[in-house]
Amino acid sequence: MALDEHYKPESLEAEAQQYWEENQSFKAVDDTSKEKFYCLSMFPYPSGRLHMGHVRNYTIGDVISRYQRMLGKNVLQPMGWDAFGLPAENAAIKNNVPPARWTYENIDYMRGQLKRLGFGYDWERELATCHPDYYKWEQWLFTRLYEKGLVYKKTAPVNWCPNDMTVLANEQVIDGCCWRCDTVVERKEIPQYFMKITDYAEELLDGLDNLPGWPEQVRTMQRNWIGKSRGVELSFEVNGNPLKVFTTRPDTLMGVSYVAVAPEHPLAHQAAETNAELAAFIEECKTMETSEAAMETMEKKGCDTGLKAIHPISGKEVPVFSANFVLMGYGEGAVMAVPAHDQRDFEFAQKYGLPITQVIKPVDEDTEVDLSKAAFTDKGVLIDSGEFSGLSSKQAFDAIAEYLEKAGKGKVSINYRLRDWGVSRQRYWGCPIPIINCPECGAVPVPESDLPVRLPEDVVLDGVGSPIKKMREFIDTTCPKCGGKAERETDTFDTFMESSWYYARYASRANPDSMLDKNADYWLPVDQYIGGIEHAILHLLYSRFFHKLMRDEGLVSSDEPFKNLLTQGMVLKDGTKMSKSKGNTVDPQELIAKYGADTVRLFTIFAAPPEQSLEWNDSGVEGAHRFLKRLWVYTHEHQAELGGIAVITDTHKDERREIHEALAQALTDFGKYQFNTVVAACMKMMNTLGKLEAGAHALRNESISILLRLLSPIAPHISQKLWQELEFGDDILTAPWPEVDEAALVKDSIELVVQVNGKVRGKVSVPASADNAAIEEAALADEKVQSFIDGKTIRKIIVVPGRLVNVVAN
RNA sequence: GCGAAAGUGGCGGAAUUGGUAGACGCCCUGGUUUUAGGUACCAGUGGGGCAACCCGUGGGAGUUCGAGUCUCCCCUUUCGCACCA
Repeated sequence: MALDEHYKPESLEAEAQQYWEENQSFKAVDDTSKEKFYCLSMFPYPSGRLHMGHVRNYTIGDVISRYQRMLGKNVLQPMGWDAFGLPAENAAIKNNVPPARWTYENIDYMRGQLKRLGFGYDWERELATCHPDYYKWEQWLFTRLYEKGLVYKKTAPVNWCPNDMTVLANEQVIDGCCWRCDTVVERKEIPQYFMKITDYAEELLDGLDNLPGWPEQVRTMQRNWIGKSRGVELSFEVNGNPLKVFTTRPDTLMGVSYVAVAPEHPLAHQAAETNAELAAFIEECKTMETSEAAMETMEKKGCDTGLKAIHPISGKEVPVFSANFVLMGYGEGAVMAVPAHDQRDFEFAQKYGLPITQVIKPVDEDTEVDLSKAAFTDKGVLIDSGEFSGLSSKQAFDAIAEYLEKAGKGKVSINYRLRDWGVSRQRYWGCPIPIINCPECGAVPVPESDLPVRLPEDVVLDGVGSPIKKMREFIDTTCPKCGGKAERETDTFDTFMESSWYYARYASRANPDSMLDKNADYWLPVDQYIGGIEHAILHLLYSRFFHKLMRDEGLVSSDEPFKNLLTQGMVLKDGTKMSKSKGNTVDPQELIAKYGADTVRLFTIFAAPPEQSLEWNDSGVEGAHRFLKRLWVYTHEHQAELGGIAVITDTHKDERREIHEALAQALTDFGKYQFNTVVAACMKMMNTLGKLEAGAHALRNESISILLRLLSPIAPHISQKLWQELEFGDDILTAPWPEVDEAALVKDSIELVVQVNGKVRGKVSVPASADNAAIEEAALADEKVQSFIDGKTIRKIIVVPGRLVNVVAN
C-alpha cells in the first residue's frame, strides 16, 4: 500500500491510538519474573482543561516510559486525579454545581485530552481521590495511626474572616484581608488534628543521603526544611515558674537582655489583665497573617509585659516582652534574646531601648565589631561571662550546657525546624476525618467495618462554611465504644493526605479488600517520578513520611517511595508563568487540533531540557511540525523508489558516519533524559538524509529505521504509522532499540584546532594514527601559526588528543 | 526575611564536564519554484571592521597554557515558606 503523499496527523493518530487500545499495549502486567519500571508523573488536579504544564509533565513521563519499554522493561505508567480541593468549592459557589459533579465532569473531559495526546497509560488503574473506594483506605490508615499514637489534637491558628465567619486558606488572604469581602482577617486558635511527622524527622533527614537519583537541590531544600539543630533547652524563672526556651547559641547566654513570649502565651494573657497597653498589643497581633513569609517580612513589634525573668546562671532579672515574631505553636512559644549577637534581637533592642551587651569577641583581633551598627553573629571567644570568660564558643557550649544540667535548669537537645503536620481542614470538599466525638468517650476512631465515612455529595454551597457542618443527618451518630449519642467530626483532611500515597495505590488498584497488597512490593518504589519543582518540599516530604508510615504498618517493605526524581521546569510565555490571571495561556487543545499530538509533544520536548523552564513560542511549534512533515515526505519518496534493499557500500561512508554519530549522540542523551538534544540529533540525521543522492536506498532505509525508533517515544503516532508502512514490523513498541555500528564511526584523518597562547589560529588535518610529535610538527608548520609565533620563544606545546594543540610562546 | 535555583546571539537553547562558544530549531535577509499569497527547496545569519584582525557567555576580581564551565564578591529573575495544588 502506497503512503498518502500528505502528512495527516488527525487520522493517523486516531489509527495509532486505536491500535494501542485494541492490543492493550500499555496494560501493565503484575509479572514478578520481569524487570519492572514504574514511571509516574504527578497526577493533575481536575481543574477543567489541561494546561501546557500538564502537557509538558506528561509528555516527559511518556517519553521515559516508552523509552524504558523499548529497552525491554515491564513498564507501569498509570494516571489518576487529585480530585479534592478548594477550586471545586469555588466553582460550586460560582456556577451552582455540586463540587462532585463539577469534578467528575472535568475528569471526563481531561481524560479525553490525555488520550488524544497518545500517552501510554494503563487506564485500568485510573483512580480519583474523591472516590470512597480510594479515601476509605486513607481513613483506615488514619485510624490505625490514631491507635498507635501518631495522631494527636491541639489548637493551632487559622485565618478567620469575622464577617463571613469562615476559615480562609493562605491563598484567600490578600494583603491581610478576606478575598471575598475585604474584611481584615484575624488569627484564630482552633483544635485540629496533627500527624507526628517529627517522630520521623531523623529518618526523613538521613534518608536523603540514600537518594542519589534525586536532584541535589531538592535534597538540600528538604534538609533545610527539616532543619536539625543541636542546642540547649533551658529555663528562665518567671513568677517562680520555669519558662523554657531553646537556643543554638548557649555561648551567648550571659548576654541575654530580655526574653520574648508569643502574644498568645499564657504569661502574656495573664499580664494583660492589668496592662491595657499589652492587651491592645495582643489584640493587634490577632490581625497578623499566619504565613511564615508574612511573619518574617512584617515589622517586628513588641510590648513589655512588666514581668521579669530570672537568668538561670547570673540570677539577674531581665524584662519579659511579648513579641509578634514569636510563634506559640513553635517550641514553647518563648525565646531568649541576645541583641549583641543576633541581628533580629539587635534591631528589636535598638527599637525598644534594651541593653546590648557584648559577650563574644572575635578570635581574630583585627575583625571589627561595631555594636552601634549591627550584631556580631560569628562565633568567637567569651568575654564578660563570669567563669566562662576566655572559653571559645565551642568550649562554652559544652561548659554552659553542663552547668545548666547540673543545676537542673537545662540540657543539650536536638531541635527541628520541621513542625508536626496539621491535617484538619474546615472545608467541605475533602475526605471526612474518620472520628466520632462522644461526650462520654471523647474522640473515637470509626471502626474499620464502618469505613468509609462517605462525604455527602448532594449539597449546595453558599460560600459561608462547609455544608456538612450544618447537616444533622451526617453529624448525628452513635459512639462505637459506648453506643451513646455522638457527633461525627465535620472537618476534612488536608488534600496533601490523598496525594501522599496515591503512587502506591496504583500498584494494588484492583484490590477491594486491602489498601495495598504484594503487587505494591513488586512495583514500588517508583523508578521515575516526574513533576514540578514547586513540590520539592511539601508533597515530596509528606509522601516520604507516608511511605514510612505504610512500611511500619507492614504494607510496603521499601523505605522510600521515589527512587529517581525529575523536577520539570515551568512553562512560561513572555518570560512569566502561564496563568489565567495573566492572560498568557496557550490552550493545548487548539494546538492539537491544528498540528496533531505528535507536533505538540515534539515541540515541548525540543524547546528546552526537561528540568529547565520552557519559553513558549508559536513559531517554534511550526518548526516542529515542519520537521514531521519533512519526515513524512522523505519516507513517502523513499517508499516510492524502494525496489529491493541494496547492500550498504562505502560510497556513502561519510553520510553513514554522520548518521551513526547522530545516533550515538541520541542514545547517550536518551540515557541522560536530555531529550531536547535527542531531537536535535534526529533533525541532524534527517538533514543528512536530505543530502543523500537518489540511489542510496540501503543507507536511506537503515537511517529511516533508526530515526523512527529514536523518535517513537517522542512522536509515537507517526513513528508507528511509518514503521508499519515501510514493513519494518507491525509494532514499533516491540522493535529492538537501535545500536551504533562502531565501524561506521571510524575516521581516517582527524582535524585538530591549533591555538597560540590559548587563541584559535588555525586547523590541521592529521592521520588518525598520528603521534604527538607528528601532531606538533604539523601544527607548527601551519602558516598562520607561524605568523603568530614569529620572533617568539616556544615555551610549551600542549596536545589534547583528538581535540587541539596549544602552542605557548612569548 | 529565610531556603533553593537560573542568567550564553534578535529568540528557545547546545557545548563530549577545564579544550574550536553558538550544535539543532525559530526569526530575519537573498535566491529558485509559483499568476499571486502561502508551502517547499537552496544560501546567508553573534557584534564590529574593506581586510588583517578585534570583541563576546549578567557585572567585577582571581586560578590556569586554556574558563560559559572552577573560586570569591555583587546584580537581576524564578520557585518554596507549612490552609493553592
